[in-house]
Amino acid sequence: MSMSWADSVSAAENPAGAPSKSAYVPPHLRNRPSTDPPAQASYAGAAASLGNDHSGYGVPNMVGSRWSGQRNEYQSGYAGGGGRGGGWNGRSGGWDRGRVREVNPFTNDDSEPVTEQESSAINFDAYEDIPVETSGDNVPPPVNTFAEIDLGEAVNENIRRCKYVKPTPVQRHAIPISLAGRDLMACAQTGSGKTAAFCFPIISGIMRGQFPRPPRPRMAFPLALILSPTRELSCQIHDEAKKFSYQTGVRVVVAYGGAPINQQLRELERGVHILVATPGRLVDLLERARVSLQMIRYLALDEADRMLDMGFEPQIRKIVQQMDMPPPGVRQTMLFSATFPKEIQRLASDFLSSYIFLAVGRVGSSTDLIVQRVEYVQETDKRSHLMDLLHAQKENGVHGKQALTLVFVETKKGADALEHWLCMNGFPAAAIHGDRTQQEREHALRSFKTGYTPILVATDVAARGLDIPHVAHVVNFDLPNDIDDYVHRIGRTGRAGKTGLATAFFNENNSSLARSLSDLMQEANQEVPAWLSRFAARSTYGGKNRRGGARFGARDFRRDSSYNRGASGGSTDYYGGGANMNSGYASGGYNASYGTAGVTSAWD
DNA sequence: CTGTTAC
Repeated sequence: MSMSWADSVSAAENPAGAPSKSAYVPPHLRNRPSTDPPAQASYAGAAASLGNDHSGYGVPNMVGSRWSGQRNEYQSGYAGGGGRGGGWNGRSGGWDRGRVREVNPFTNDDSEPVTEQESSAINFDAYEDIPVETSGDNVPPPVNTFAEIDLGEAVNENIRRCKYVKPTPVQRHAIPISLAGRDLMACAQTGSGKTAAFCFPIISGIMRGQFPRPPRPRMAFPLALILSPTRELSCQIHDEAKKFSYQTGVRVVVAYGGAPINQQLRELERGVHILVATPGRLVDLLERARVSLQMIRYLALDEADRMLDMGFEPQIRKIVQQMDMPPPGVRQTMLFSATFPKEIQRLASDFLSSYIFLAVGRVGSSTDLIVQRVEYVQETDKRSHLMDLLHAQKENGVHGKQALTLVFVETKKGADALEHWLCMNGFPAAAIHGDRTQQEREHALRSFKTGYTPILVATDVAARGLDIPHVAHVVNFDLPNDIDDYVHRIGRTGRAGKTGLATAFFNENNSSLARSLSDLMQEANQEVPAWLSRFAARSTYGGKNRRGGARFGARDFRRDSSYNRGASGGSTDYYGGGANMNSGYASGGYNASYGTAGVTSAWD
């Protein structure tokens, strides 16, 4: 019944965004045959339930008969009869009002410093023949086009507005898996479209689903929760999710620390389907009983390996396991990252049920999209060396502007000091780190994005997830201690199939990274300096047992014999979540004898 | 005092 995206696009050469005066038809139902009674009916239900004070979670496409009585009630509420107390929040604000107020998220240009053509197009050629590996039971097949998946007319419209022509590899595989309701652990290269990969199915699921009525006023009952490790990343995900859900009736709210909580509370009170948050602020909201997780149907962890490592794990466990969130199997859980160390995979399986593991070869860091250089630089020479790089780059500037350079340092003090020094030496720089106020952080990021200060000095607060267009050069002024952090840092360039440059300053202090860095560069067909190889050979292998071969950012730990040994020898509870690995690999024909110690050969 | 994450 519903039209494909392609059909709807061609049918909508006239701007479909303009509502007609007499009978407003929401975008997700436009271009349907006008005689389609179910569409009309479901629209009425959706409109009322979504809009009327969030008194219910009825959503577009709802056809279930057991809701028909309520739907009528919603309709009358929508029509202005309303007067129904006990709604989720006491504020008025009918659906039309909410709809009118919805800001068009596609009108904000971020005053791109480069041309539109360069800024929006994804270079799909760079993603041809990406190796993809899946494991788990009954893996749904990938799709080749957005038209093959019915995300609904409104979402299709937004996909078009985003200028997405076809899904990226991680989207091609992850979206059908999530739409099938499966839990997912997805490992895909930086800059390859992971946000959309988990947002689309969530939005679509909320639009199609039928959900019970939120039980209490003044408390938010989101249906989906998206957690990320930094405030800026949560903001970015929120911005993206708003685009994808524009005019769908699905409400996205963001909550993070360092910003006044009152405004966030007000937004939550207006109703929320998808809550994007950082862990600290969410815990606060949960403790204040302003948010309940009891209606969560979708849980997504972005940068999931970071979320589950030492620094965040207790908070995540509290949120996911010790509050009122439904357990695995009841909710759908999706974990995404560019890196997924096996220890973290093992931890993560606590949160998953019968999940599918998906690995997509790392375009960003394992191909030549990012040219990686390592230079031997003593601590005392780093500043002048950086100055040389920046001078050289100044002459390469595009359109008379200096190309954007992101400089990573190890400490917050170091970031302040380097920013100051750069400014004193004629290089307009900003800095971002966790000791800055949120206002300062956001200002620095904006100033960098617009090219006003084409150099940004950052701690790892900016290492993950941030999508900053036109970063031409990432400098690891101080190398991180963990190779995965390096992968994420350099992934701030070379996004959406574009090329980038990454330069690292290496010295004796980084010896422990030598081996893994050298291996990584080799896998990515980068030139490894002879001196680095000597460092690598000399040092013990401090890095992780990474990659399992050159093609993937990680391998499903369930395939690793050493973990099976661990399971049979002792704690088996990481199988307890129902991870089913008896059969069904989509590729490879691996030995299915799981749980039998030592049967499978080592993959790494 | 590697960094991130609430008031």
